[in-house]
Amino acid sequence: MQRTDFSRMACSIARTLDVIGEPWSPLILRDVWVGLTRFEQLQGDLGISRKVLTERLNHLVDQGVLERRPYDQRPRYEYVLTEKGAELVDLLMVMTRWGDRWLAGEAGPPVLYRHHACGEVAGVDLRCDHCGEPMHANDVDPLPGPGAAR
Amino acid sequence: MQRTDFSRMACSIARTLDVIGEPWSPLILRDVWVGLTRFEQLQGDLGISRKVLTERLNHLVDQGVLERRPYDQRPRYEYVLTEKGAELVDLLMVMTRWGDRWLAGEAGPPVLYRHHACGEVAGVDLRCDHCGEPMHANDVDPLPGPGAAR
DNA sequence: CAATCGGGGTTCCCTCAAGGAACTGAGGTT
DNA sequence: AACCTCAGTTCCTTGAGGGAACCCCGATTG
Repeated sequence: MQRTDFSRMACSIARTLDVIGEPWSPLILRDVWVGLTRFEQLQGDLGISRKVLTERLNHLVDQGVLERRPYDQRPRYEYVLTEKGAELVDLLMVMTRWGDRWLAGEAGPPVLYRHHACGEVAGVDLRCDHCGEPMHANDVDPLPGPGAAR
Repeated sequence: MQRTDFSRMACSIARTLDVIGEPWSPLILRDVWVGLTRFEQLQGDLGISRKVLTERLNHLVDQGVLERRPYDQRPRYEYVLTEKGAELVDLLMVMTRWGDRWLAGEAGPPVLYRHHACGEVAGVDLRCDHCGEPMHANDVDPLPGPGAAR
């Protein structure tokens, strides 16, 4: 956890960071999403300290992003995405797109996505859920909402 | 900086985290986006340690996400988003949407966005840039790309 | 022209989280 | 009985975040 607590801020970005803003958390979600769901798999793939992995997994479970469930008679557990967690993966896809565009360099993107609906390798695009036109940072003005700080 | 260096990983998520994954960085970008562009403004609004703010601003400038420029004859500077940085704000919009949905609670979203194209308060939607259909975590399969690790 | 002010940082110390390696415990297998 | 695997836990060291004080520079004020 960051030393400063972001969860009380009247800002959805800050609150989201309180859930997945700690180091490793997004990478853990990515791994769980692609099927690396067990403690040993995660630890081996990421090279993360076992102590920190335990802390992150507990926090993600507490936040309702992952669910811990047994997969054997023996005390063996795997972590799976909840609906709340799956929607966070959308965020990872947008993060991926930015990294592909600005950081991948010559070699190109390390991972591609095939879209089920059309069967093509494709990228994600941000659109307005009202009019369907592209919606980016420069296409909007922020205004105070109902949950704004007093 | 996180203790482990993510920038060498063959993963656009990890590389992106290396740019904005440190505590406070996304909140700094948000503030700059809404017009809080000066050191004192950022420090006051966020309540961040001046030391850490300096480190973060330097890192974001080094990464080409922010540009530092004088706004006076006196040694006064402001930080503005580059194109690379503005595209990161797209990521923040998606983060906001998730936080609004899962963490805002009774009070509702703290901030709303008015879309220039249609003039309405609207949210952002993820679509396939090939077929235009919705594109979420469960609608795609990841496959190795050209920049995949050997 | 000394004193003050405000913006933009630097320096210092303290605490706590990340890294890393060793250890534990429960339940199988040989 | 000895050993193996998975899933953690414990302990120590290092270094990043928090916080307060300090510094530099140019402009304004008495």
